[in-house]
Amino acid sequence: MGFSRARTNEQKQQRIDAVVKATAHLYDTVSYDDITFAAIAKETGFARSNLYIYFTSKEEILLELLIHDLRSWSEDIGEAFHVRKSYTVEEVAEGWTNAYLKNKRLLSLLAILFTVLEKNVSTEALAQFKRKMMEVQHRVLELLGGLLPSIHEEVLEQFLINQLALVQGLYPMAFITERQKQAIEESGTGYVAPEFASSYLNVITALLKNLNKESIS
Amino acid sequence: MGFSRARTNEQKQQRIDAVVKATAHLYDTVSYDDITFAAIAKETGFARSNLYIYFTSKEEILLELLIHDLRSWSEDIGEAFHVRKSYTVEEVAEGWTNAYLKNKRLLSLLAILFTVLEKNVSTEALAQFKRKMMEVQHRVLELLGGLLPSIHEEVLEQFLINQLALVQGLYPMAFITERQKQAIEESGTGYVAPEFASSYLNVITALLKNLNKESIS
Amino acid sequence: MGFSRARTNEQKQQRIDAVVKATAHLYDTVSYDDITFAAIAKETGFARSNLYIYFTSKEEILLELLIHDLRSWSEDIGEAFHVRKSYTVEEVAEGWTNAYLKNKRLLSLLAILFTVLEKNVSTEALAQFKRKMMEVQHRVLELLGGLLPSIHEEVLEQFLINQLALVQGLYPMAFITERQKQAIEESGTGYVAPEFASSYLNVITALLKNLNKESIS
Amino acid sequence: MGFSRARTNEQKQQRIDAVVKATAHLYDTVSYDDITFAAIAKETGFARSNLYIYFTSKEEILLELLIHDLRSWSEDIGEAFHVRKSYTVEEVAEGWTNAYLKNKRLLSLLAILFTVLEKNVSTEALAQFKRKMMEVQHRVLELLGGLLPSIHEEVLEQFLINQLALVQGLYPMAFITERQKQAIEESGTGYVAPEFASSYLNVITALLKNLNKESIS
DNA sequence: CATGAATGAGGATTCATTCAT
DNA sequence: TATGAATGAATCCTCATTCAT
Repeated sequence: MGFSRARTNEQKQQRIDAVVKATAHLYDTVSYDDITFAAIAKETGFARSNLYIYFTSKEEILLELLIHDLRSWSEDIGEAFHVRKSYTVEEVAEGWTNAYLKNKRLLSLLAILFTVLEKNVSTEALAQFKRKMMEVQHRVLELLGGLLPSIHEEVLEQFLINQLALVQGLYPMAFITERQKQAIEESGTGYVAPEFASSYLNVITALLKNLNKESIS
Repeated sequence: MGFSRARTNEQKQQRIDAVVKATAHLYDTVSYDDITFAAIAKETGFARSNLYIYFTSKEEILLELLIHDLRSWSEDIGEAFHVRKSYTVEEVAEGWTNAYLKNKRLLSLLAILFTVLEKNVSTEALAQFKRKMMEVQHRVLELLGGLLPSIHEEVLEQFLINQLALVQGLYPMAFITERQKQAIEESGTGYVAPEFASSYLNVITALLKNLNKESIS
Repeated sequence: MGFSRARTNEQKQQRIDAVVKATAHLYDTVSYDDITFAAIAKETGFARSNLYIYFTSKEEILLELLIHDLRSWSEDIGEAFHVRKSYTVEEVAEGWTNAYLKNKRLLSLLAILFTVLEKNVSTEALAQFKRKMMEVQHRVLELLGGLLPSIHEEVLEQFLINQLALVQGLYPMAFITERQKQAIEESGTGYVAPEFASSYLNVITALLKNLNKESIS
Repeated sequence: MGFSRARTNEQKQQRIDAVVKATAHLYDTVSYDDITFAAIAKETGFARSNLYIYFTSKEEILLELLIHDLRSWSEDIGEAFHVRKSYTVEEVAEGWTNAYLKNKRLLSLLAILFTVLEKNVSTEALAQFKRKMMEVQHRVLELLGGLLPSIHEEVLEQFLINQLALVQGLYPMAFITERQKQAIEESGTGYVAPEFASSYLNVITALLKNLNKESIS
């Protein structure tokens, strides 16, 4: 019983990956508060104290997972569009939306990114996270520039931020738990939770069309 | 020493108000995790166990606070516009944005409403919260209908939801802590956090203009 | 299973006494590092978390125990001398020494009082301890003044402090563990640990005689 | 990166010295409980596990440091007196006291020697420590015999032990922390901590004078 | 000899919650 | 209703120590 030591950097990375993977599994199955170092240790088979060598809080691990999902999402976007082709605004909006739908966990992590995850993390870890996140953003920005060559880069950056805000806020309103559904039912208010895909698509289509006008004028 | 009994309903409401007020003060001064029943009890002067008579989790209290702030916000919107007058889309957007800026705590509570607050709450409490929230929404919807008489009510509802999603996501991106600022600095990425007022104004102006077209067509 | 609540102040004092008593037992049987809140909880039958209502560190409890032993010692001194009688310096020294020998645990607590116990204690708790300790000292000083009426009070105070220093340092040199004895044996140095009673008696006799001269001159 | 192997005994001694020196620095700057193998490893640059080759507990290291300081102290005593000259009791007492004042860390280590340091040490390490300590004592005893030729050696030995006890007990009463000062203040008892130099000087002067009489009679 | 990953154990502390009065 | 002692569970965190390389 017990793990052999991770001597090389490669092995060290394997340990980190194992921890992130285990945390991902936990994230998909249990509630946020039940993701603890104890649970992660159990899931990985590591000793709890051993985790402290690699991470100092669960939020740090989840940021790592977020980066992973973010890269997967950016790849999906890349694959959704061909470089040579030219696309209408509606087509861009649809491909974009689909990439999110393929990465549901990314959506739910983004929803707590700025309010929860970034709170219990050291400044250094946060800085490194920001670096990795900006890398992905740059890649996506380039891609978007290729799709919408008529729009200024700064305007596209602004769009990226706005849609990110929208995604963060819309996700938890759209994907609600059974208990939330029941509460709505019991409230008798007739409230209907928004449908993520159509709402998101709607808004970003409006935003993208607006960009065109901004850039022209 | 000690509190006299709350016999009447009125006294009971006074107790509830005292608890909410104390929690509001805590919310403004300490971090979310440091808002505990122990801290609230200390702040109010009540015994910890006594709080269980009125609330069963701190999230329940915070939902109550959210409702309070929501009403204050809706009143601010009401005061921002005169019923008789007619307003341009830009004027509506600006008044709307200002009402949010007057209620910063509401913004920060909305930012965790669906991801954090609604999680640790009984279905009954949640249902009641939904009822109160919808009351406010109806009032605001009526008001908005008066301002933009040409738009269908359903479209306005959709707008309300979309801007709520935007607000939730934008707030924590715009209002960041010192540590977050420092991390961004250290990351050397040149990332600049969005400015809430202008970003929000920008997007909802686009959305409102779009509504016009939708309704016309 | 479980304790009934300590409602009155008297019951509260009973709880405190129970904790101190259990800690005393532990102190007599296990090593200092093995006196933990967990061990005390086990010994008393209380829940560990319940101890935090009464004390916040084991040092606080041990200070309480020290006070208890100090009072017992001062009573022993009181009983050793009759008020009416007059005593020679040698008789005073002997009675004084015997009172210490009757309170071995006091000796061992004094030996760590300033180096260990006073370290991990809140300022408030320490202040209260000082108050209680000075109470005992005053009583003892009065008693000593009755025995040696020719000596100035300030000189007696000085004596009290000097003998306390001596007692603290001498005790751990005289009462040594089996392992310490064995190490001395193995060292082959022929070192002989001092015998507490005779060494202490010797020194304070010299000090007391010196006091006489100081006061005369 | 990393340390080259210590093959020869000389290199081994260098390692030991480095560890002792690092521990000395720690002892002067942080609290006793914060002196851990982890901290020492960090201070030296060694790997934690490497320390186990040379020492098995921090107390062992501190005993080594104590020996070092003890030798420094004995040298200071040697330099304070000329062999040929004859000294009064008062002069001896003063030189003796000054040697302690020059070696404050020795004082603080002596204060925990028998109560703390000797506890968590193997019998062998303790035996070796005793041997080294007795070496110093012999040197000092010889020196003292030269200064006070009229006193029997056994009586001088007794004096050495008594003053050692006094030093151990007096030091922590005289040199108190800020928190202890504050607690005394808050206690309102008017207690005044003894002044080390004068108190120590006073007592050993009395003891030395008494020795004269003992030996004469 | 030197390393540092891995372990296990334990201690401090706090929280939500109950319950007798 | 109001109290606060009492509980149990859980978390965080660090330390000494081992062991394969």
